Amino acid sequence: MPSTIDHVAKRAGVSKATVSRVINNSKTVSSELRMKVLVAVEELNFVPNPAARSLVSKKSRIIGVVVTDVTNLFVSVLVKSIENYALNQGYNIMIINSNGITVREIDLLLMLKDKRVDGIIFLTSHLMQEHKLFFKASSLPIALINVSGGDESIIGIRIDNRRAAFEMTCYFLKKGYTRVGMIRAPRDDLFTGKERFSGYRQALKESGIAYNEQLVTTGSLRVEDGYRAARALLENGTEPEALFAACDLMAFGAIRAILDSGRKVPEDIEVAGFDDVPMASYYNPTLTTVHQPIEEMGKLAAEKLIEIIEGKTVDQCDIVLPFEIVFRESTAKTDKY
Amino acid sequence: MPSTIDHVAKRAGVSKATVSRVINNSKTVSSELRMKVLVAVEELNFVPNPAARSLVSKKSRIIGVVVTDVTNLFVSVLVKSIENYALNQGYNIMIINSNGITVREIDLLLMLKDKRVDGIIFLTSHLMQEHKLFFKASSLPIALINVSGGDESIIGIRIDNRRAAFEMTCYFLKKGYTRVGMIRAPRDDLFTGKERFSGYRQALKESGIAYNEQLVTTGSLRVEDGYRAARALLENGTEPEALFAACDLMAFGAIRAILDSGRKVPEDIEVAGFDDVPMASYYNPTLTTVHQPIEEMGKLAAEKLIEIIEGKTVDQCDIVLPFEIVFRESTAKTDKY
DNA sequence: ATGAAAGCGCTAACAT
DNA sequence: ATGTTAGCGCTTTCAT
Repeated sequence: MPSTIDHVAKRAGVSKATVSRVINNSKTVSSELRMKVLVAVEELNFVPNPAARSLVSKKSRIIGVVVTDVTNLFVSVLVKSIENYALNQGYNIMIINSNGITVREIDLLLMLKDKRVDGIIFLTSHLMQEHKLFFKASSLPIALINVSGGDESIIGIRIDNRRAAFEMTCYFLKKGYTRVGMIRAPRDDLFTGKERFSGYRQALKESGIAYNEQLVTTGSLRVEDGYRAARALLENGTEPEALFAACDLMAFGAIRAILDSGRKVPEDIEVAGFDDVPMASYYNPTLTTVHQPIEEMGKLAAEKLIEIIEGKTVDQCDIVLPFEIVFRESTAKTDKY
Repeated sequence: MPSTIDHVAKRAGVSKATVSRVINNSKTVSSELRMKVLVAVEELNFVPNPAARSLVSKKSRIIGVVVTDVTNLFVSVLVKSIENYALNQGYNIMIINSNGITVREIDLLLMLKDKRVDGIIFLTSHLMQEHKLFFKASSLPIALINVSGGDESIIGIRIDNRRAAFEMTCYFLKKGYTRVGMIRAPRDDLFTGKERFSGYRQALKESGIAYNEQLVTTGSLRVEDGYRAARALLENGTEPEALFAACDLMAFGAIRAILDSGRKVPEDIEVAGFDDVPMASYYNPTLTTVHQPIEEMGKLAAEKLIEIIEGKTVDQCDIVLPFEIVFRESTAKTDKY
């Protein structure tokens, strides 16, 4: 059995309160007693019981993290960054996968609240009324990644997805392509996915190219979804000259599908992704993509959330980070950038 | 403020003890009072405070999970599987990345113990004396993935790494190759990595081919390490005919390096990996690799660990799961398997 | 079957 | 500066 504060107090010949003061550095204790306590703590190998602490402090020092799917590289890089920062601040992380299903997301958010986490970092691609209701009702510190909270009290960390998709699409259009396809996120993805799609459409519009829904398919962000989506596009006779996938994993899947169809990338079809996961520069061909500062996003979310948890005033809530388009082999048909 | 058991008791007109009995189904309560309690619980939106529960029960219902690096696909698939099973059993998981550094691993294990987790799932590639000391001293339920615990009380989930590496290497040797290289795990990887390397050497030995250390390099399991390692091999003049990487990510990196050197895979050099991460069948070329039942491993680790936590007697502690070699394009130079 | 009460390990008023 | 004490919210004897 682990030793308790009582054991320490007894051993050091002081009261529990003094021990508490020493281990929390909460009030000045004479250096004589402090030493005695420290020695006793050492000898008994004392570590305060977090449950007892939580019970009185009403803080768990646990941050809940709800993500879509850790097996997505974007997500795991993000999670690692969050974990790293949080741990340094003395917080632990409780991770849950939602698979992006709204009802499940709500369930998980509620569950985390019931577990009395101090705050929640929530990676999602869309915000429904239900989410917002939860935020309001729970009054828990929340940091959103990829979407904007709207509310002033909610942290939002993201890039300008619309702009990024716009620029990526423009790149293809400037090359003179008229059949630029897109593998977009599911239709219920009402923020990130919608924004990216909207950037794509805007680019077409500004270039005076008619939107052709035959050139657009949907995938649930996994590599196999990209594969399926691309195959559908390849078989419907529209012969896209370029394909823009809403995330890198789908781009990898799409390239695989294109290769399997006997076509080449980028010679026959150029492909671009979104995220710039570590694998993007090691795939064959290396992938042109929108670089998101993933680690920075994770760190920032954790940092701001902890500030709120600890009652500091957070200057900026809705943070839009810069992105960058990284050109690699998958779009290197005619020109090197 | 969340309501407490006292509020519920007052509202239902019963004692706290009765409320406790109802919400825990611990003792029979007359259906009349039970209803009253349930109604009050509902009306007050009561959820028991986990800290208070932990304090008396000495159980946190939290499982600590120490992994090398979530951004490795093998790891994230594993983590997802663990999380999924644990959540269904009412356990939450606390994940930490060790980066495979022994001293850090020990620190993290100790930290989790201090957090009073109910048990630990530990993914590591080697077991040092320090680890074993911790296991013994902590007397915490432990499940090891990828290594064998040795001890009877410790769960070990893995495949026969040595045999798998042996078979993979034999495949190359049977093709008549004499210069089969290996990108092995770091030398301080004293179990998984050592076993895989040892399988490689055994295969050479049984085929009567001299071991050539010029054909072997080391990498820390990340894609960039595979890249670097392969480049080193390509530049030292040994001209390997085939390359066997200790994990899929390094195989991807190696392929990239081979391509960058102007050679082709599998035409000039065949490449095989280890793990069979989801990406393996979508890379270009698709990757021949040792298929590990990753999800099964995660589920099993969680399942067995929870059994131990809950005091059930676990029949089998050291579980060796079957593997399978999956042949794909990266080794399809001369024959299709 | 139900309730009263003790206590889990800690913090924070309040005394001294 | 230090100690005493009253909880935090729950489970669990022990009575009834």
